[in-house]
Amino acid sequence: MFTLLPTNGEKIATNSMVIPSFTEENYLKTIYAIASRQQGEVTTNALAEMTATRAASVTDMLKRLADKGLIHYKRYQGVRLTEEGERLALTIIRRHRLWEVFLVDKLGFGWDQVHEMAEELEHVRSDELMKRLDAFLNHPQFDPHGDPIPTPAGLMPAVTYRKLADLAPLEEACLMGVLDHSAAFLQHLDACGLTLGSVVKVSEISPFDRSMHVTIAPNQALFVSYDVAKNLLVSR
Amino acid sequence: MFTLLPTNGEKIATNSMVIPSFTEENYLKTIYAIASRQQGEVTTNALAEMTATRAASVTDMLKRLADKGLIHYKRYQGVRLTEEGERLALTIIRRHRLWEVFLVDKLGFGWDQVHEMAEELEHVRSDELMKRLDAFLNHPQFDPHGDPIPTPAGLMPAVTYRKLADLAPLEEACLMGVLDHSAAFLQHLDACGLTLGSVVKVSEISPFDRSMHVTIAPNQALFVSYDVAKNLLVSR
DNA sequence: ACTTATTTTTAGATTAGTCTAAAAACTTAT
DNA sequence: ATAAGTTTTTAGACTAATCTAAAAATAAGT
Repeated sequence: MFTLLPTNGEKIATNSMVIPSFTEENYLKTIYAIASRQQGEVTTNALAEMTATRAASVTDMLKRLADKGLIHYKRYQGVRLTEEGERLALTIIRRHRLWEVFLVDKLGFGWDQVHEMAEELEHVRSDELMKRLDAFLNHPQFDPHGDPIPTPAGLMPAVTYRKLADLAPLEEACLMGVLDHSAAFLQHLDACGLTLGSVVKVSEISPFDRSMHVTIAPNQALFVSYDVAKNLLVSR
Repeated sequence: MFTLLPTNGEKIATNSMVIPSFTEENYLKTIYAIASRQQGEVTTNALAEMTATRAASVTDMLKRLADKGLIHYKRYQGVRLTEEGERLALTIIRRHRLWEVFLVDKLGFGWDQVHEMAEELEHVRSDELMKRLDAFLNHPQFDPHGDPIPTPAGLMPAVTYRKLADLAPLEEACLMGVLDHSAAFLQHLDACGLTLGSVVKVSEISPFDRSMHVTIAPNQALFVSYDVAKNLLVSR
């Protein structure tokens, strides 16, 4: 819980209660994001690209995070979050996603507008605030893009979705989330009338370009390109 | 609006659109706060005390703020906000106070709990967010402590309150705000049942220690020390 | 007015986070 | 297995924001 200075003068930092800086929080979150969509360790270059910095800067930061016990790091071997690091990463992701729900549900922003604001709001460090915001929003399970909201204890709920692109003709499913979070993609879905919660039924798949004919809700026909379908998550 | 680099290479920074750092925002806010309760320039030492830094650090920052055109500064002469600096300071104060209203009205925090959280939230830079939050809160004019909320354009509404301590016996007034924002003071008011909006009537003032006997709302008698009364603001 | 005290500024360091350029370690291909 | 290519790390430098210690400017006291 605390940093103790016993009589022999040796410093014992008992793991929890590390307070990461704004920047460290962003690295933790990014390490988690990369790790969650691949196998094995996260590479320095991947982090450099995601954080828009140079590999040398990443290496510096990885040393600092390793010193704080937030990542497992051996030089040239890539990086993996420790338990404490993952707990912290998920706390930040929880804050991000709860704020996104607030911005969309309460302030009426579009799901394509909230990412940047949530990137700032997620760094406000107050457990009590997040507890009350969570209650105010009626304990949402998913953010506006369908991503699950980690628990207060820092655990990511397991969700098992398929991609719309993987459905067979005549299959029916409910739109649950997106893989591409870009404003352009989200705005395209708005323009098509594709909203989370809609029930879609695949009527036909073109063998040439894998594009789909689907029907949504009350008999509305729609053409969905493979590029779109592979970025849409559906239930079961 | 933008920093232009004309053909001769001279750099022209057109004043508005200065983006202050997190730290610069805190200095601007603090300069405003000190200036608003005294005459003349704000001193280096006063700023050092308020920001919990050393005078030397303040001097460094003042040079930076002067370079950005946010303050008038001549060495050894103290400091005063420029128009742009004051507009920015009031933008930050507006954000702070709107978030305080949100925390109290929507999340149910006590008025003694919200300062620290608002200190972090005030640095989230989005005009559109503040516009929507303002509407969501029904365009409040005052924060939970009775302080006026600056306009979106960065102007501080004028309010003319008296101190409860300055009322004469038998005078009646409405509790509108506090001068002391400490949690201890606010909790003391809660314990006494003194809430903003209450109508108080002075029944008697002790000539010895200037303590007051007052009645609030429906015939509740109350003893108020001078120390408390001089930190309470009443209308008219 | 001149000495003393206070306030403010300069000078030189430090830390977090970043950079470029070069060296070192890993990977891959022949 | 060795050369060529890629990735990662080191080395050294920069900026913002801070510090301490010392110098300079202002203010106060007799």
